[in-house]
Formats: sequence, C-alpha cells, structure tokens
Amino acid sequence: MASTSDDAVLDRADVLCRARGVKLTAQRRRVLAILCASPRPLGAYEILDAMREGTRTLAPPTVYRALDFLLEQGLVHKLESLHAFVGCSHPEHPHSSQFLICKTCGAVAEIEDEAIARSLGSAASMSGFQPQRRVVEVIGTCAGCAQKGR
Amino acid sequence: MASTSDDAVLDRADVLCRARGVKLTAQRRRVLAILCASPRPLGAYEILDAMREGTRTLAPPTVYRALDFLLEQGLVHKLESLHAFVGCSHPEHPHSSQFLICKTCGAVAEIEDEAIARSLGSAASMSGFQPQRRVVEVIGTCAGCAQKGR
DNA sequence: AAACAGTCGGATACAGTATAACGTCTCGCG
DNA sequence: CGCGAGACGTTATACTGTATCCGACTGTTT
Ligand SMILES: [Zn+2]
Ligand SMILES: [Zn+2]
Ligand SMILES: [Zn+2]
Ligand SMILES: [Zn+2]
Repeated sequence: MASTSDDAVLDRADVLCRARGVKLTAQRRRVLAILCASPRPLGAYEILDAMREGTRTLAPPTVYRALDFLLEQGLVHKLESLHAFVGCSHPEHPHSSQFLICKTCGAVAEIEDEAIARSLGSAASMSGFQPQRRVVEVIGTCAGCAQKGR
Repeated sequence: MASTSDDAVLDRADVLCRARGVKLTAQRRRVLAILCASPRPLGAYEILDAMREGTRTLAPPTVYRALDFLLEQGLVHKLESLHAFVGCSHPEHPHSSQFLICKTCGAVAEIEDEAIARSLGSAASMSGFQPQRRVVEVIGTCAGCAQKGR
C-alpha cells in the first residue's frame, strides 16, 4: 500500500466496521495502519516489532488476533507464499483477488481479474468442487525491475 | 496420490532422473514413495515420522533436502496454503498446475487448466509482469464431501 | 595406491511462524 | 448491582524451516 492517504483508508475501514457491527479497536487499527504504511508485505513479527516502537511490550498473539480480525473483515490479505500480510487496496466490496509478487523489489500488486476468476470458477465446477477461498499468487519480476535488470 | 500403482510412479521417476543426469537416491525415493502412498498432502514432519518407522533416527534436514530435490525435479509440489507436499500426478512434462483442496476430507486434486494458465499469463503481461512461479490453490469442498454434507 | 573433488546425508542447534491456555478488564444489558 | 461476551495481556509451547559442521561414499587424477 503506502498510498497517497493512509488515513483515508483507515477512516473507510472504520466506517465499514461500524456498518457491520464489529469493532475496529485501537490495536486492530494500529496493525492496519502499519500494513497500509508499508510499501511491501510484512510478516507478523515485523508488525509486532513495529508495534513495539515506543517501549510497548507485546506478544505474538496480540498481532495474530488483530490479523485474524482484519482478514475476516477483508481489510487485509495474507500472502501464503511469503507468510506475510498486505492491506487490501479496495476493501469496500467483498472480493477474491490475485497477487503479483516481485521477488526483486518485494512489491506486491493486488489485481482483480475477471477472466482469472471465471476460469478458476469453471475449472472448479467441472470437478464438482465448491470453492470457498482462492489463493492466487504469481511470483516473478515486476515491470520496473525487469527494466533495470536488463 | 495413492494411485493404482505407486511403484509405477516411482519407476517413471527413476527413468526421468536418469535421463536428466540426476540421482533419485534411496532417501529421495523414500520420500516420494511416502507422498505417493498418502491420500492427502503431508507436512515435512509427517514425512519425517513416516520415515522413522522402524527405529530409524532422522532429522528434519534430511527430509527437507529430499523435498528440495523433488521440488526442483517437479516430482512433488508444495501446497503453500497447507505447508504440505503432494506427489505430482504427471511429472513427465514440466508444468505449472492448480490445486483443488478439500477442507473436509483433505483430498487434493491437481489440475492443469489451460484457461487458467492463459488468463493468469495475460493478466501478468498487462502489468508488464514476468511470471516465474504460479501458486494457484482453491480451498473448498470436493464433490464427494458436498454430496455427503447435504 | 594416494590424494583429491564432489555429492549425499547424519547430527546439533537454532530461527521463524503460529497457537493453546488462562487470567483480567471493560462494556453493555437485565 | 451482577452477569456474559469480547478484547487483550501473558506465558508457554507447538509447528515449520535453516545454518553449520562433519563424516561417508564415489569417481577421478596423479
Ligand atoms: Zn483486496
Ligand atoms: Zn520489482
Ligand atoms: Zn504436477
Ligand atoms: Zn472432500
């Protein structure tokens, strides 16, 4: 993330949670803020370190609980191939997106491609399979790094 | 896996490795055999336990080294969302497949869907992204379990 | 035969990721 | 006020994966 206005994202998250009758508590908001401020995905322990800035004493479960909540609410995504988390770029509507992960610079692009979703869905239904969660992560080199690297 | 003839898979793997000038050693063959005999993906430590059957004393690096080799040779795949491994169902030709993972019975189907591959490729090239590895895992309910569950 | 290089794998220790279990505090409600 | 639910602190522990060092074996060179 690290968008032009992270505060806006946080405020939108606030509104979303209120509308859903769930609480974006201080800890949860803090985790979301840290993720949104990072240009690359963060591991749970990196988030933990970031939250400890300023002599706070926190343990892993605190972070994992906040992450569980944010994942449930679709405010963050987990990148399985990296064991890391990113803020969602468009949490307003429920979605299942795909990720392009640059192994050179670490940047991650979240895309929402209709064609991928369709082909995934039809492959599943051909097998009589009922999808619940989709993990689609492409690891490679982003446009910027490909330029430099040549 | 747990196909009709696991030995056949092993023998084919042998031939493949010989053709490539690499060695399918006893340990590697053993890991592959264990994976092929299992109806569901196995974690590294489950493989380790299986290999210890009969008072053998083995440490994690042994299994991870064998898995690294088998992954490089395309004889097994890693399921990132499960931290587990499966034998490949068609290792003869290099491929990048997709997985349907039933969270009820634990069974995994490896599919190779041209449409998914195409849509993934075109989404990447639209972003100028150069894919190297593709992780596509759909978690849900398989046809069999959906039947029973209703 | 002796020396050597390369690969495989045994063994110990450790790093990184995630959760179980239990206690406390607070808030909203009857 | 007394109660129940949810959030969070705290400790300990489980699970997943690596770094490192060393010894055994194989095939090659001299
Ligand atoms: Zn998203
Ligand atoms: Zn890049
Ligand atoms: Zn395969
Ligand atoms: Zn099933």
